[in-house]
Amino acid sequence: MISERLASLVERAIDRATKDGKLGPLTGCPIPVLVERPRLPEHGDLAVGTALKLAGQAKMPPIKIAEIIAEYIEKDEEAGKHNIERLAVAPPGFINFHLSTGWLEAALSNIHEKGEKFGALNIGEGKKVLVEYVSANPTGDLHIGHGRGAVYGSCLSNLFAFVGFSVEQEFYVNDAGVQISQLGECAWALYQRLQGREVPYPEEGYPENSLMHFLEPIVKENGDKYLSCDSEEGPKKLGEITKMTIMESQRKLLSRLHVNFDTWFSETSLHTSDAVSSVLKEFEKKQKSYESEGALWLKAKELGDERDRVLRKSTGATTYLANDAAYHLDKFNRGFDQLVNIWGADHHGQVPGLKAVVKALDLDADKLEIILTQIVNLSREGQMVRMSKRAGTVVTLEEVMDEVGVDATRYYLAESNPQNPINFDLELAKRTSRENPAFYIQYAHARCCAILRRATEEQVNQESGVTEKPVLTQEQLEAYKVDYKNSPQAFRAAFEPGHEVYQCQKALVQKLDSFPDEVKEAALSRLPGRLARYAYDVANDLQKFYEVSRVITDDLSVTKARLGLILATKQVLANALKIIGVSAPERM
RNA sequence: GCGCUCGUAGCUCAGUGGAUAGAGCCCCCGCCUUCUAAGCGGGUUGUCGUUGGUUCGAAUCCAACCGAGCGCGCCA
Repeated sequence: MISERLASLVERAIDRATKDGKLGPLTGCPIPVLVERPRLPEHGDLAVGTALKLAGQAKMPPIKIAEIIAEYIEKDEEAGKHNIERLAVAPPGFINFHLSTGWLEAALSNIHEKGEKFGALNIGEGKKVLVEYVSANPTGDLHIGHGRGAVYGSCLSNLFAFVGFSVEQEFYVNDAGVQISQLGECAWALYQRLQGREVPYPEEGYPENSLMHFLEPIVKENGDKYLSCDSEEGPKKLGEITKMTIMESQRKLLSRLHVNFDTWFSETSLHTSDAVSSVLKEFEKKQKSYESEGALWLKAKELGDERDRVLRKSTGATTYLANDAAYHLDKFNRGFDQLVNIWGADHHGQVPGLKAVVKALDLDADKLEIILTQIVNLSREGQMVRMSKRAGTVVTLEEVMDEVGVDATRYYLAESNPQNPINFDLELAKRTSRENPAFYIQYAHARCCAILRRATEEQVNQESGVTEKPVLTQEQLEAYKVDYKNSPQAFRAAFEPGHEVYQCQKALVQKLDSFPDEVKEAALSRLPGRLARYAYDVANDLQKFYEVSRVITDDLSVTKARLGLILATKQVLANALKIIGVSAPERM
């Protein structure tokens, strides 16, 4: 990477300067050199502010330090005219660099060499990570909030895989306890009603209109098969069937959103396998629990929680926390190096409890990372869409996907920082213009494809009707691709230093070249959405280049070089979009 | 009341202690005989919630306050 090459160049210069005793008491470069992109063009293509940071330790004015570093850089062979056109020291102590073509050529060649692996890293070192997300109750439709968790979790999983982790994605199915028995009561009532029986609907139940569409097909398929059931058997049977129906609809919908789980972990299985009772014994053995007022409590307060928590109620039933303890013990036992839970922010009160559980079981709490996603407000033309679960006016995830499409849904949910609440504008997401970043990025990718088609396919002139021969054969293009990988000089003809186009080209290549860095930042900060914005920037830089420069020209070596630039751009856009889970269309 | 998250342009948001705080939307003005105008260029927009502190330097770090959302059950 260009910025890495520059950083080591600067570090080397500082090392040499200190050896010569030119930088006061400093011996070597005490801090990593950060390379930045200046905003103003007169500040060059890249800049380094290290002299400012060294001022304190070197006990010298920053501008003086910068001048000395610059002197030593100029003595370095790699800083020759081929790589760095010129450098300048600017107050208060920046060193600004204007790039020549050498590093740019190498950067493009590197992209071609790595291909779809360009940007992939090995910071995961093959470690096993489990990402648990969505984990919605099987008691109704998924809504946009679930969609956010789903998209975020899936993007994060893609990103983890891209940086070298072995990723497993899991959906925890809350298929035990009250909510399921309540689902059974509601389903049983609706089932009977659909058969013409006048029965009351459970008052505290789920809204009728949120369940009706699941019951209708069930009735169609089973007819009056269960009508003879009694009031105990009926809810049980219908609850089970409805649960399976809902889970299947959730699975299908998520798959349509390109969210696919490796495992669906059933809460019920924790009970049937005695995992819950055995984790309670474990707490007892480790003296982390006690009985009081007929209930079993976890000594959570001494483990960092604000108070102790109930594990088993006086009724004998275990709490959600106890079940979660069994679940997370199971996760740890499956040998993961890292556990990531993605929860809705309304569950943040549970975080200390679960952390306490992990500590109580003498497990490594640092391995468990809980990421909270804030709410999604739906709006239409700036008007908030009010949602009420009670009134049944919830807009489902499926409705949003139907309306704005899978790609736009994914883009908008992926782009933001999960800890910020977002406003999802349905009208904006539907638009097919620059206002809609999802389309803008896809358009840039399609445009690259259009140029490549133009180069190798014959064109029919719209006006004359004459068929024009392509400038290249497919075979030639394939041969070029080999050259792009092996000889960076192939790109030289693309660059015209001094020309206005050169500014656009430098910006584009530098942007492409920084992809691995963006990937690293995104992975470390758990913000895959950064790559969505990155892709937008790449698209923007491409459009600017496209606007001022033709790719296909009469000069074959220029055409070859510029096609290589277009291919590299297409590759980087595709790599970024793949992590976000948005398609990269060949034409639009 | 306590805890968590957040507060940047009219709106949606970037911004890893450094140069004059940036994008997009909105509004106005230009640009299609040439590889996709679903595009490009230009113009207007700020007490970075407030007040202090640390620093050569703070939107960024610290404290207090103000404001918003969420959470504080033997619910799940």
